[in-house]
Amino acid sequence: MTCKDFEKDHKKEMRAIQDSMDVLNGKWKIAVISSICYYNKRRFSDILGDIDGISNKMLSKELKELELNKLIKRTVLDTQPVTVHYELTAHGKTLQTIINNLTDWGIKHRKVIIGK
Amino acid sequence: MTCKDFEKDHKKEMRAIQDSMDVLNGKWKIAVISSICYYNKRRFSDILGDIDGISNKMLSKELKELELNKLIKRTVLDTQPVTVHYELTAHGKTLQTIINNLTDWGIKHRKVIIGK
DNA sequence: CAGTATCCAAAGGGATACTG
DNA sequence: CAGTATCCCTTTGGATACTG
Repeated sequence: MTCKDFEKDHKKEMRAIQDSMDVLNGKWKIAVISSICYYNKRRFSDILGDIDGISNKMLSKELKELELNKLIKRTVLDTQPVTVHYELTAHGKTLQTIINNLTDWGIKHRKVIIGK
Repeated sequence: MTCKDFEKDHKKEMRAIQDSMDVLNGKWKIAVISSICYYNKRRFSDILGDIDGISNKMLSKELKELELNKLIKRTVLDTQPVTVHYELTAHGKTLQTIINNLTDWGIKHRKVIIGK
């Protein structure tokens, strides 16, 4: 295993990792991304239904943060009452690799912890 | 972009991702892993010095959790006073890919957010 | 429908002091 | 050296009710 130079590159690497973690943190963030990703476009109440246990307050908060981080795009349709849909941005879609890695590692990890 | 089936695979995938995130969460976890990784073997007080801002309470907590998750190995040496060193397990070393991905994505993300 | 606002309990985490 | 223990403030997030 090779690790990058702790003294020299460490600060930068650390900041980069922390940036990623900050974006992904929050109890429901990845669930929200997955929901929007699968359906391509998804409305507020639909996502609320997709994710088991999430409250409207939390969904609202997570969506705002994802939008601030330019991972999703929010579109208001001029209907009565208003309809809003969310979709992933191009940048949001680049998360796919990370999400897949996290999935694969999580499965392996569970096996290590539970044992065989 | 292809996304896995939301209805069918979603629960499993979600759990796997959450498992990974749980392991990596905590303000200092990745910093601790990086420190131990770079130096191969590292003592408590050394790690404390490596990571800017961490308290002994938090370091103690993070180390315990990492050990519970079998990512690091704790060895007590019979000296006076006691010496303890920490090293990554084989399982801990498999995190390298994820850490690299998080680093790369974090750098790209920063560029997207700051803009050009 | 798509959120906000409010209240409140639990968890996270910093500072400091202490122990074998 | 390698941690524990304590205090205490901040953040997180659930439940519920309300709004344009």
